[in-house]
Amino acid sequence: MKISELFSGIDQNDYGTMITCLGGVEKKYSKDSYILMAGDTVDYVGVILSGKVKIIKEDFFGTRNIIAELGEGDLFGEAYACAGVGISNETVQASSDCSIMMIKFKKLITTCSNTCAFHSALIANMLKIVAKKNIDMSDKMEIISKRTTRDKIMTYLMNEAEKNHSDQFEISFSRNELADYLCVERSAMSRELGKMQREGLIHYHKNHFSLLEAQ
Amino acid sequence: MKISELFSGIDQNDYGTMITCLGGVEKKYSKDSYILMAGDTVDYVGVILSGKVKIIKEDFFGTRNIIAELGEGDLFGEAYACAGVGISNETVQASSDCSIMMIKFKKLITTCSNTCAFHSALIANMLKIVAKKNIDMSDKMEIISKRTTRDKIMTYLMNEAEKNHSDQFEISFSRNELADYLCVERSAMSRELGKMQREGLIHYHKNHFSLLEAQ
DNA sequence: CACTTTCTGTTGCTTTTGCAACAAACGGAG
DNA sequence: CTCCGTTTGTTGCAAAAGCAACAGAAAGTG
Repeated sequence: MKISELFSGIDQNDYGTMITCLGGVEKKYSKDSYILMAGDTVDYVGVILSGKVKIIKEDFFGTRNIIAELGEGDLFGEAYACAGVGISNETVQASSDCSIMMIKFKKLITTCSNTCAFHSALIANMLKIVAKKNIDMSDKMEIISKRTTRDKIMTYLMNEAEKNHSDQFEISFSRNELADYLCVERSAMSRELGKMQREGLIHYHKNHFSLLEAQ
Repeated sequence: MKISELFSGIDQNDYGTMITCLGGVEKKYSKDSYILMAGDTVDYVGVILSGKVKIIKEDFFGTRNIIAELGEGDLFGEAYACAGVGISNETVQASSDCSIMMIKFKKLITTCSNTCAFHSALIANMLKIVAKKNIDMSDKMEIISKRTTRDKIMTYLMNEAEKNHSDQFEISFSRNELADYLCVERSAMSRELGKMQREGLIHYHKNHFSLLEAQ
């Protein structure tokens, strides 16, 4: 079992005490069942112990839009719980049979009377998780706020190059996923990638990309 | 002076003690000077006491891109500090003469030995601020991930209507700002708005908008 | 009030995009 | 190897978007 970042730095021997102290409840959901519906009150954080879940946002036309897919160790609901908003506008559905640990937010951030060692760690971890998501979103925002497909691709590739400290790197997205991530048409992206390669800007083969003509 | 959300719920009489305990340092910056450069290490949170600052992200072409403008009471650097990333890829520049309170992140989240009452409040506030930003970004992302100008406009307007619990409302953006927010061309947006009005989807006059033919 | 600057809407033109449909390449499963 | 589903690249076409330039309206400014 993959351990959630939420519990990092906490001694595994303390898990039992911790879960009890936090009043964590484990629930099972079968494939396709709803774990949380848009409009529901969220005063807890969900930790995925096993299985996968989809985060869904519904359009004003009623179109279901998959925002993200989360797996073992990932959290959901933290943003709503932490912000004190209380109401989610996202729906969470089980992509597979899964088990979820529900932890009341109040208990999570309130240092208890027994001064358990892990409370401050939990809080720091939570802060870190939320802040990281923040940075990730901000990075993605930089990309999709570009107005042309080419600029989106280029920004994405430059960021990847920087992450990898090299102008050659593998990307982990399939073409379809990449198009989704960049919020463009797959075919338009494909066309543009081809053009960029012909113009000598980039070179790629399968998932290996190189940025050419530095600068 | 507007009080930062970071200090909400804390007795003003405790401010002196708190700032001392946190080791907060007030610094003055003159207009256009740089407060933080992309690439700098960020182990502190900046609280704007007075004045305004711009958050800037630089393109791979070197184009400066203004992400946000912050004013009194706003924070910057929290995401990088909280995430433990340490290095900012954003630049912060003074839009006007301003004074900033710099607070070491370590001190902010570590409950001190004197068990000051405000420490836990600070942490909860920080978590709330970061989480809220998270939700805001996620909302904006929903909008700009739409592929056509019309869908972006429509999603934005529907969200505003929901926020205002009415299908009539005022928007706070100028047309220019709105176009920037939606990441589209101002002229294309204007054209599309006109079209939508002619088609009887919406009605607007200046900054007053109405959504017609409910659903 | 006259003058200037900013904001908003409009339009012609070119390029880009979305969409749909198809073909080639790939990757298992039997 | 063959068959079949999936992924990727390609293309024609219509619609949309970007760009640039201009004009009228609105909002300061002296």
